[in-house]
Amino acid sequence: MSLLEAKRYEHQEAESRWSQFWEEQGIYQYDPDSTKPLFSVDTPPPYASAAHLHVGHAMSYSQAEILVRQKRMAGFNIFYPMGFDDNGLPTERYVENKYKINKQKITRPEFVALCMKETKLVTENYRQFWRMLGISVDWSLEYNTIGPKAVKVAQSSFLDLVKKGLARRKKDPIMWDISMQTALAQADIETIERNGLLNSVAFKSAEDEKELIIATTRPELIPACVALFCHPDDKRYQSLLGKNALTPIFKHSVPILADDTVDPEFGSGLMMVCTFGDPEDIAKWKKYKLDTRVIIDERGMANHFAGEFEGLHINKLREAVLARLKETGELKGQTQTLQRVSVAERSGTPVEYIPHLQWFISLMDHQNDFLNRADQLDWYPDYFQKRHDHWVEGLKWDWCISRQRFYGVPIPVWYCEDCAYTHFAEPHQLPLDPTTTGPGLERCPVCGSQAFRPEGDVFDTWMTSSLTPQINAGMTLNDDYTWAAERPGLFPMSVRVQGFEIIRTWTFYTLVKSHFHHQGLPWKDIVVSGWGLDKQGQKISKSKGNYEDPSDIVKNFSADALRYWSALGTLGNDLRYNEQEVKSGQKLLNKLYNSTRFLAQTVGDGYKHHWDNEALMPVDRWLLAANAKCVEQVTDFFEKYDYSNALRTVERFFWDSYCDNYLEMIKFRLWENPEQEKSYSDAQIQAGKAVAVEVLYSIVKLLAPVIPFVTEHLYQGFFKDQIEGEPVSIHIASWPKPSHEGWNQAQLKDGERVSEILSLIRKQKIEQKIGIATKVAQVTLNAPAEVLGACQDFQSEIASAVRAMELVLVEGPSLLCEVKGLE
RNA sequence: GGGCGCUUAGCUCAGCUGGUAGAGCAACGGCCUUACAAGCCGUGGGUCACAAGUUCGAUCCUUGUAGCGCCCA
Repeated sequence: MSLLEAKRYEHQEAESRWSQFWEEQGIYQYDPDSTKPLFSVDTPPPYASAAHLHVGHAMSYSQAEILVRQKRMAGFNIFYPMGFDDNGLPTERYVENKYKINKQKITRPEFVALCMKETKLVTENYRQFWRMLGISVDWSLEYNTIGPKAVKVAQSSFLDLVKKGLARRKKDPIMWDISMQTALAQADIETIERNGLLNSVAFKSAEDEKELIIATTRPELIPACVALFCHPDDKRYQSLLGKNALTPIFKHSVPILADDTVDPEFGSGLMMVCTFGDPEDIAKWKKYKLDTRVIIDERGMANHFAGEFEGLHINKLREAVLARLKETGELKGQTQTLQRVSVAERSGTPVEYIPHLQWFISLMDHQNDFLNRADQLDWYPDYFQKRHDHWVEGLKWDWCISRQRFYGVPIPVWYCEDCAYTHFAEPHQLPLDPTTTGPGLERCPVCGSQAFRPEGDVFDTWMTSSLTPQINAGMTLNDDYTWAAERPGLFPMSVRVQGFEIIRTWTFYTLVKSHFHHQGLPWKDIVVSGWGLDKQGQKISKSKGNYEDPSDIVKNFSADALRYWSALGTLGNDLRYNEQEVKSGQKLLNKLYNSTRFLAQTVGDGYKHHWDNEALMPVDRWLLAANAKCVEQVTDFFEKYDYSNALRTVERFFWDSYCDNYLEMIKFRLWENPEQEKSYSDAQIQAGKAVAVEVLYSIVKLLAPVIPFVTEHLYQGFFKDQIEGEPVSIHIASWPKPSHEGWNQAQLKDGERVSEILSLIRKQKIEQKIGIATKVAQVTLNAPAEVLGACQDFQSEIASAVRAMELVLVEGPSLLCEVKGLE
């Protein structure tokens, strides 16, 4: 009783009490020996760079967690880990920004130490956040992507792919970030729009000095020009095909060629191909085996090809070339144009294309396989499969997995200094860092050299995070290149939960890995959530400053209320933050608290959870029927991962049917004093109490996944003691089962009719300016026969609910009601 | 330019394998009633973005248009 003493639900005290209780009791622990069916969850390991936690994070993690809680109660053995993605570019970028440093001015060990330090701080921040929200992960399953286990899995994956011929090192023009000085993958790129200048520049025919005008937004690439192209049908340039042109300023000779990808409508119809301005250039360079004139280095500095401009940064180079073109009269015009520029997602720097020796995983020959895998997966909501498929169809590059960075998983490879031999680590040696561990070879097996050079690059962060199912299952590669699992049966996992913005990365790469390594899916289902937006519907971001601190919301309104708001969003859709909804959630908590408190006071402590079927009144049968229907609907919604409609359904049932109608109708029965004159038998009183408790307990359980704190509070304060053998926490209690025993559609219908009758009588009282709680002498109800029957069954309940001394029922053609006051 | 999603009451959102629309909040009116005034009872409020088509009938299906968001050129 002590938990229900306060007049209102005190969320702050309750939430800290129960989160501590859950940890002490270990109720979220995964049980490897359980006989229950397994439900395993692949949860997004957040980046250590996401230091600013806002309601969007609260929303997406809550939505996923609600589903897990329901499965736990539904009898599944839950495997629900949390990880942190703390290696790779996102962390490095975060540390660089925070400490205003760059790769050049710090040693590798110093930099890694800083990353480790920040990672610790940020992960601790997250842990507190999840605890505050009541996220029911098993913390003993925590992993991080820079930890030895994850490194071992990532390196195993690499060796396996090399063995299968799917990963290899090749020199190719790649996407390069000159600010972070590393290679990038297609998924690391985003497109921005900006205003730029389209410059008309005069080349000259090598033969007759005739001017050939081309339009370019990148005049700085003129020294890198290796050909001019026109469309094969373009009459203007037919005579020039196979001849040469001279570039402006630099005056080097380039061939004039034709290709049907050239748009004759764009500019003059002549196109400059450079090494390399964009993927189109690379394609033509490969197709026509063009000359190579790469003019910038990895830092973006111009080299000898730029002649007099050598040593300039690419941005200065553009200005200098334009200035010189003006001087020489070779700049023929400039127009404003809207440019679409590929930039590195992490740094915002425009991507440059530089030939470089990198490690790649083959994607381009396997697109159909990936599409088939995606089709075998169950997507919730289903339309997100299309996003994945479009990404796969639009792939242009193999996956570049090497990064010229410090803080990441090392590539377990050494190279012979004197020949082309590459030495790979053996699976049993993993995890290892080749820069601190030798290859264990006396001599190069090819040339006999004793000099080896370790690979200094690290893996792309997705190389590791694409393996979260394997990390969770504890999978490693045997020396015979078969996979072994520490937790057999865990792979494939039951469900992946994540946001839609990482479909092209996390979803896609994980599918790729699972397909290549295990020829199967990494999970059965994928559940994709939307974004939490600010009040105005804007994406929440640090720079806009439009975020609410979730801990303030939790302090003011409770974690349950914040989760309630999260659960109102439908799966996959964005959801605006709305404080009114949070307040509504808080009201629901209080209403639950009060109704439980009411029962605790009314039915007493020593109640035994039992009723005699014979003693059930029609009103009780109606409530049981309505409850069974509610349980069935809510359970169905959860089966479809539709927590939102599940919540709405229980809430309406609780508020309207249970509180406002049922409790109002049975109050007088519950209050009957056995010593006084009785209008109900003891068995009927007992039945009323039992049904009231049974159904509220069911409601509380149905709501437990959404609002875990208050439901635990009510469980501990009341429901647990009503039934023998209930478990230590509501969150491992059994999910309510729809029971059809003793009810039917007719009972449901009767209850609905009676609810309408109640409304009618209340309306009549208000029209006659009689207070809703004022006792009246008589209510006369005219009703058609089919309604009248229900009213007869509920006669005394209706009378007491509308505070009438007498309810007179008269058969009539239509519904009419007359109220006679006292005196 | 292509793809996906969205557009329903003042606000936030449900509803749709087709039968003339729902909730919460807000507004308005009433009630301190033996769980709860953070409550209860009631009232108003919508050409379901727009236009065509299919149909006996369209918020729902088809096509097109507009606006917003995201992804890809």
